[in-house]
Amino acid sequence: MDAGLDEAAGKRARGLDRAFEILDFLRQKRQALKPNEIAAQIGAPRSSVYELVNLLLRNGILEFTGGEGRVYLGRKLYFLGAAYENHFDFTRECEAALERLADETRETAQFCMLDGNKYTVVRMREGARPFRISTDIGQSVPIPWTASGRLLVAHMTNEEILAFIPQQDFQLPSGEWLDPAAFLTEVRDTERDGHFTFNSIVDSFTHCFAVPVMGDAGHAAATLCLVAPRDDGLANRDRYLDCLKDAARRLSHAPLQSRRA
Amino acid sequence: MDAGLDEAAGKRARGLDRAFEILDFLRQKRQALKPNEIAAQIGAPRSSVYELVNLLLRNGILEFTGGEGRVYLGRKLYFLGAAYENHFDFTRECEAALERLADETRETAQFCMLDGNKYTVVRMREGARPFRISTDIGQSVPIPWTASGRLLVAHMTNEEILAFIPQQDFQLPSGEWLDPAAFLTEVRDTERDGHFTFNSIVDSFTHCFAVPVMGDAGHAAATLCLVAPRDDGLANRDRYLDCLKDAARRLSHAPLQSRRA
DNA sequence: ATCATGTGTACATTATATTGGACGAAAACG
DNA sequence: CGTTTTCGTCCAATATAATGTACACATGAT
Repeated sequence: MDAGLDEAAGKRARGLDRAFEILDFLRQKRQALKPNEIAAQIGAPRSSVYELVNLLLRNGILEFTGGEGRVYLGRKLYFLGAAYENHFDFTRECEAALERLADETRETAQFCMLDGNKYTVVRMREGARPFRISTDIGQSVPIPWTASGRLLVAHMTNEEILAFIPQQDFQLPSGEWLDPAAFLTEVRDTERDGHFTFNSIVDSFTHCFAVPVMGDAGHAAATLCLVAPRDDGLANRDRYLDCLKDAARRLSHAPLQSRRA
Repeated sequence: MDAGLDEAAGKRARGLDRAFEILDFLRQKRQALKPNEIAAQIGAPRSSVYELVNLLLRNGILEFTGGEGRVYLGRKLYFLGAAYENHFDFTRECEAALERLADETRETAQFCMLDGNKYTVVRMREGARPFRISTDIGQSVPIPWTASGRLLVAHMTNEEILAFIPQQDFQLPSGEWLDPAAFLTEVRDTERDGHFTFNSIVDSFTHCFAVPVMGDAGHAAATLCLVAPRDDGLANRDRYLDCLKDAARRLSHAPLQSRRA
């Protein structure tokens, strides 16, 4: 049911883990929930959740909102997040890069990172076309579903990758299963080429491009992506890739590093 | 030393509280620290801090950065903060309001909120003048030191206010003590007038203006402020106040409320 | 009315998280 | 070189946090 975090069940959960499970759950749901609902949906004891929620409320990590005793992420988290963003000051240059990409390609441009063992769109610039994008900002998406996913795990060994990505995530939205071996092959190719493009496996009408943005550790800390209609994407493949690599090169200089010594 | 959170000492601290103490401390310091340093500076047992830090690292709440095993706030916090910002979507209109204010007054405009029982500048727009501002974005400042502080606690009773603000915070940076009774009088006047202005008690050359931005609960959820050179501020007092109140009225409509039903 | 279901609170039990202190390695220092 | 300080890890003891269970009170369906 609850796809347990680590090992088997039957053990007591640690408060801290439970707490962040609650926070992540609220983030995923993107709406205020009653403690009772949270407990039911994450499969945690009600008494524990009530206790944790009260604790988090006292700390400003959660806030009452939406009435009926519903809670959602609190202001303190905003402050902490702002401090992170300020320290690893990627926002400004990131926006500039997306702006450029959108100008040059008229397609939807995204800046993506790993969130734990999921892929997530951190910032997005909508393209010129009125275009239904499959993933919203901040949503957690299984790594194998995305072009960027190939890049974001490319620094790991095959074994590490398989240990890192939940088995379940190889099941595509269509219900089909992606062969992990095939995925690994694509990762290795990607690593060699420095980019990955494919017809999206999440929808049936887009072509996705992804290139890495290098970080401190010498591997992809993030990616820049384009999402284009298939015919467009295929027609402009080379040019789009050039634009992306250019943007990524600029970004790889300053950002994602600490500003202070 | 560590101005303890609640009651007396001698008791065991709860992991969660300790954890958020660590996070807040890192935010305040605005730099990566070694677990050892954290433990020493917040006065917590080393073994506890090491355990907590490892736990937070595993959750992506903290990250290694700066080498030597130093840690700082992690990406997960950024994501959570972004979700908060997205939910209570004040950023856009807030920036617009600050922009307008800066245009109209050429002074430094700030958007401020409470962070727990401290005052903090959430967003700032520098004025035309090359002007040394006393408080940076995201820094926690004692409530009594600021004009906005009078507004942000105005919905409480006198007793609540005195219980809310740490005694220590009535000591000004100069070392002088502000009389709590005098502070309360100012708060009540402020509540009546709907604004507060004064010659800053943090520095000796600015005049500060603050007006409330009303939130869900019917009281000041935030403030808009101007920080001006004293002569300028006094000369333009009425006009500046009009600008502020105008901006605050616009802001009080939509923002700081949830976007969803 | 009766029952099922959702909601918040209170409390005893026990598994365990927090803690102090011990240990060794490495770095700073004289 | 010794000596002192900083640093990270390990471990047993016990204070306590997480949990199951029971209770109180709605609400709405039958």
